[in-house]
Amino acid sequence: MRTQKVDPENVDMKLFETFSELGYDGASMEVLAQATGLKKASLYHRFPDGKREMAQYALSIVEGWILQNIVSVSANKNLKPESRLKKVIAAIDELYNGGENNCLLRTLTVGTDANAFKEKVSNCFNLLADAFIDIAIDMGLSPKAAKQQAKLITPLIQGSLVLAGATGDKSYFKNSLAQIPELLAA
Amino acid sequence: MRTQKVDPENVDMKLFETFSELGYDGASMEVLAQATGLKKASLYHRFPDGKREMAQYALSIVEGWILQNIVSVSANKNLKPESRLKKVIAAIDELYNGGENNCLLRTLTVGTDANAFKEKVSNCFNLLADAFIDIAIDMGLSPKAAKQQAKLITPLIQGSLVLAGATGDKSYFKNSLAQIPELLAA
DNA sequence: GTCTATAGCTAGATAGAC
DNA sequence: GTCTATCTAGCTATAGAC
Repeated sequence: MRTQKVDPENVDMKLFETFSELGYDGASMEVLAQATGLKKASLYHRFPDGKREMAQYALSIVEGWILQNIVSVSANKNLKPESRLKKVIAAIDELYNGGENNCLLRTLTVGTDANAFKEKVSNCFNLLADAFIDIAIDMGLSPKAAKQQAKLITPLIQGSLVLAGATGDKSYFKNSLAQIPELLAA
Repeated sequence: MRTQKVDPENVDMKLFETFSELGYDGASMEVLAQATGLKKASLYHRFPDGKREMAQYALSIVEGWILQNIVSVSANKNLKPESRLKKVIAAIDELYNGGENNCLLRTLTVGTDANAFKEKVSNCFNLLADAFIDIAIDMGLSPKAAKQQAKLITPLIQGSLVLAGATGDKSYFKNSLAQIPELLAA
């Protein structure tokens, strides 16, 4: 067969999901092959540099998602900042499936090759924080206060996902999202 | 040699540290052996059920630490709630070394054997949340409000450690700790 | 209680047919 | 571009000397 057996977009999504759930060390090539529906050798054909490249690629998917669903929304001055905030929060809610999904940015911070991903992960977190700063300033906060609150919100989202996943209590996530507008109130 | 070559307490600490840093899958027996200074076979002598038992043991260390440094402090009605809160925050600051250390509770939530640790991890998080609820009520919050704020604080701590580790910016952790008293203000 | 040595397996990665 | 088959290295875990 000359054509791709598996829809590339679906492969991307499966890589993202598998690394998110199991982390870098936990996502073995065999698991990744089964998740994507491709054999190991086929994965190496698409990602010659192997597992590390697959994880980097999954990270770039996240980065693109952030740019499209967070950064571009936060920078859209045609909308009221309150509306932008609402859209951003809704997007985050959907990305993490109401608190059921792990965050790839977090899972890739732990493990044998964590250093290889640190730059991209750090950049993604900075994009998120900057987006909230942007919105917060437009909502009337001083730059300093905006920065301080954004540095609370991004951790809060991350941690609520940790707690929601660990305890099974998704209200950790839901409540944290609900608290964000208050944290940015002038 | 009949006696233990390595101080057991030091072995405990090294297991805790190694699992915290690398996670379950990332902490190989070889790495654990080098970290503790014991050979692999010696580790199996102390932990007959292998790596999973070692991680469970590390978790029980954390649980004990929480009971001693958080729960018992939060329940000490001889101290003003504000003083208890201060002590608890200081203890957390020290445990995570000002934001430099990963949290074992988090690292063990991801990986191939995450389910095996879920019960203990969940229990630890509940202990932490309950301790903050306890203090919050004594500070004057309604039980409902106390619960709500505690469900913000535990995630905030966790997430700030994720961000601090990922970005290298420890102010995420420091600022989050500093924000706790305000979050519990009546 | 610690060690050396090794079993048995799975990991990531590659060769080469189709 | 996908596959089967396989390599080597590393993994968890065990056996048995001291």
